[in-house]
Amino acid sequence: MTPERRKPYPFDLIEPKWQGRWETAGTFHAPNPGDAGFDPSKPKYYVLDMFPYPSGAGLHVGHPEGYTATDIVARARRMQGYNVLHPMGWDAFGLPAEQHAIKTGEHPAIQTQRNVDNFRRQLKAIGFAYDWAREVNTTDPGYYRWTQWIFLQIYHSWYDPETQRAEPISTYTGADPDSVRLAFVAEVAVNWCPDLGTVLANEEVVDGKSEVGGFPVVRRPMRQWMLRITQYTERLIKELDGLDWPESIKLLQRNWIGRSEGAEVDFTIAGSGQKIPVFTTRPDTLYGATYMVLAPEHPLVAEITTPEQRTAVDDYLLKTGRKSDLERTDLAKDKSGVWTGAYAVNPVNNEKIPVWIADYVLTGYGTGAIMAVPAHDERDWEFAAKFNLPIREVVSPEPRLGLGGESPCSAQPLECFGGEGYAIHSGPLDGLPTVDAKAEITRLLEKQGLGRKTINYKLRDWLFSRQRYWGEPFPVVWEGGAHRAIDESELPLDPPALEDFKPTGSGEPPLARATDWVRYSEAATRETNTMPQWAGSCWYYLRYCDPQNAERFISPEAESYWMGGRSQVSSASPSIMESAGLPRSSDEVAHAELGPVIGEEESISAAPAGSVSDSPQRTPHGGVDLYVGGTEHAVLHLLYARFWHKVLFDLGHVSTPEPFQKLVNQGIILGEDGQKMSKSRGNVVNPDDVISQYGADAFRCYEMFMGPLEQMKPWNMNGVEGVSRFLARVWRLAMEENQAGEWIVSSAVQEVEPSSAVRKAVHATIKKVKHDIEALSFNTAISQMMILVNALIPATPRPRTAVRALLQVLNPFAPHITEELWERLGFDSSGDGLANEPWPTWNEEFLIEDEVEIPVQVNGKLRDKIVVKKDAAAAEIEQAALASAKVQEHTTGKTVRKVVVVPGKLVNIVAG
RNA sequence: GCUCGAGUGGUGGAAUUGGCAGACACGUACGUUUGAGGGGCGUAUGGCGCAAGCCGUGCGGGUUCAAGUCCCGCCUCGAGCACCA
Repeated sequence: MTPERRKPYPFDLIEPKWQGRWETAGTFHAPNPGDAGFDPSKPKYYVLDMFPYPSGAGLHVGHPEGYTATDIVARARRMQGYNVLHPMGWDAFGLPAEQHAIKTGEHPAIQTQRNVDNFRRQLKAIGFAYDWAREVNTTDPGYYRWTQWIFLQIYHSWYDPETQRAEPISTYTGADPDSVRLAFVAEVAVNWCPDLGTVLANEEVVDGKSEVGGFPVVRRPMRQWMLRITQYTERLIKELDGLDWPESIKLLQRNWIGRSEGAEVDFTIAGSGQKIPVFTTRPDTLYGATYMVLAPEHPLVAEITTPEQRTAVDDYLLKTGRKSDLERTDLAKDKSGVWTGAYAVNPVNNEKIPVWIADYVLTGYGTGAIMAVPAHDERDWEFAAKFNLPIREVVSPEPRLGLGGESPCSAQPLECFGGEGYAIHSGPLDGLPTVDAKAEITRLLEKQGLGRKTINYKLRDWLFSRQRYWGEPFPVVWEGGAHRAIDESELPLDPPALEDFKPTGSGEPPLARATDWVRYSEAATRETNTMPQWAGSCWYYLRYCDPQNAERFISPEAESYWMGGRSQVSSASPSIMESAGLPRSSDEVAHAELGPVIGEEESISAAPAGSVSDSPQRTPHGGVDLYVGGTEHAVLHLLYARFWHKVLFDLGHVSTPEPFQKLVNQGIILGEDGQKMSKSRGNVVNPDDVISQYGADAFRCYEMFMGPLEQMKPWNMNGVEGVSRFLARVWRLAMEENQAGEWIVSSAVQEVEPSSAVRKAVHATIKKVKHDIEALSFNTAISQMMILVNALIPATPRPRTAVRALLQVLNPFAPHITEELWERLGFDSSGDGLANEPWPTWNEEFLIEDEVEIPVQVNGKLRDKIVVKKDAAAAEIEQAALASAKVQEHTTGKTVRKVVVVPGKLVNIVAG
């Protein structure tokens, strides 16, 4: 015996062997339509992982959780007769590489390459069935060339309110096209992070700190590139409906977009006549407005402030201006504000109400001004209480009579009522339920030109420029204060070579240091900002479909096949470009059902009659069929990518309005201590260690056996051990050691008919594993296979057909050991491995027992079990149940009042 | 504060949607194997009880022949949003 611990089976030899074979044979390469080896008779299935940022730390066990799940689905679908697209790549632009470059002076590309190589090595060691020929890297010129190209499409477009879609800017007939482009430059108050030396999108700021690094973020007006995502708010909300996504993620997106219906009401400043519109979702409470509040940054503050109040107002502005976003939200409980000295006139009753400024009113939402109705809004209530402002009740929770009339209510309500009810003290609205009061007052205001129905959104335009080196340069130059796009033929626009990657600190991007690069011509200079990291990930799923294409970001044929909802037969390229009509209806997408594609292969004990083999179905919708990744991108990547996709759809470059049809979030994996894994806690588990100790198959199976994919769960090495024991039992099912200590095929495996119990277990397993994979319930699939193995171990001789079926269904989970046994047992007649075998079929007949054991309850308590024929009549079952000695024991002295018989399930006798 | 989601043995988790709670594993105990074991095989393992039996899915009510599952009210934990007018 070797001094070191013996391996339960030689995974250290067989895993590299099969990984090498798959690579040389190109087993998992998916040809495109038109390529050699492409089979047009099969339907497509696109399984996508969220590609990783290749960090220096390498893979941790969280990454492969989702990757293993998609790998199992991809392998199973392949066996079930689909053309499967299952690619991997690298989201390689980003801050960590740049910060490393700043520290060491090493070019970010060098470090990135090193990290990518390490990630690729780690992923290959797990045995994933990726089509590595489709690998993409967002930092390759051949990739970011098209990121820049897509930016140009966005730049050259505008959102036509008539057609409700993006159109070429040439169709815009107004005077200033730059004012409507989907990519535009604006001087806005942005999130400036001094420590990172860059601006950040709203989505990248969490609690007033940068999402990356946790550095403080301040508001600062700067001139930046923006993308007009707000034009797509309605579609981004509405088109969520048809998606097979977790409701919680849809909700997160809806909340982030933050649609609210209401009205804009024009108040007038007394004296000056200056109009100030306010946004309210409760126009029905207009009669209860007792003061008005402007955001401190509101442009009219200076103009309306009276001389007497000037010092107080200036003081307040100074104080709030100094506050960071964090402080402003942190101090939310304590309201602050100051009176401007001005009065506004309420348009419905001409009442003069004071105008205050307060930082609880935000400049970025609505009109930056509100009417305050303290009786019916908590925040206004607090503010009014603090500054002693009048409170007037205009909504009653109950319909009340006799409280109408013009005269305002003088009694101060005791508490704030924010709910819906019935209007009171509100002139023409009196008595109306809130819903009707809203409609009525809006109608009245519109009639008099004093207000209008409005829909407001929290979503802001996407701040799209960063002051970084390691990102895509903008294909834009400046001349005479105006921007213009460079020509497509000048792409890719590479970033300049630099020695010093440090941010300049002033907000001037590092690219500005490359003076030669910046000079574009005598008169023009290049844009020196770069795109945010999200740019590359907005469309990588498209590039996978056609990664080498040097002519286009994706060919229409590849797009139509892998992403399209249409039949690939009618996908002649012109139809894409001529998509002048509205988005295609899903009816047009329907196509002929395909017949069974799988050959009626002998799978297990010969019984094709009644055997079940669901033939693959073409998905009725387009896009990625399954997308698995973490929740952290719910409002970042997933919103941005949908936006880009819709623009590309409008412009006719892609054929579906949504990119990801089905989305699943994997839960995070915690350390063994139940804490989040982190270097500082020292509880990080490295896949490399697990693989060298237990093998890749055990690693994969454990990741899936831990629990439901979507759940958060702690890592436990003992669990890996358990799964590894299971795989060792599978090995010994087929193999035994000879005198010399070599593994040889077990003599117990023989060409015999399985017993009906074994046959049932086999067929039940084939069925359950298939369904569980479809439901992404991998943990229960594995336990079913454990049950089968437990049933097979004591069966000697072991029927070859049973072992064969087990290897087939286990293959997607543990591909190496199953391939090896498949080969050693001589099942591999074709010579191209188990991965190319079809999924086995099962026979429902074998799942049904002649006799069933059913529980008998007395008053809901289990007392006995009886065995009856599977199709026994209810009366017969009742007889048998009542005849049971145990039942009689519990019913003596009582009368049987009722007997509930659920045939095949249970009997419950009610006695008392 | 608001909005979601979740609470089941010592542990991770099952339970075909109202029908035998605790599948499958981990751990533990005992037995067994050619000597050994971080190996293999077997048995047991929700709690209380010698037992018959009783009690058991966060807590309290309810519906039902029957509730982990449905309804009402709480508690705890997790996630997201957070002055969004």
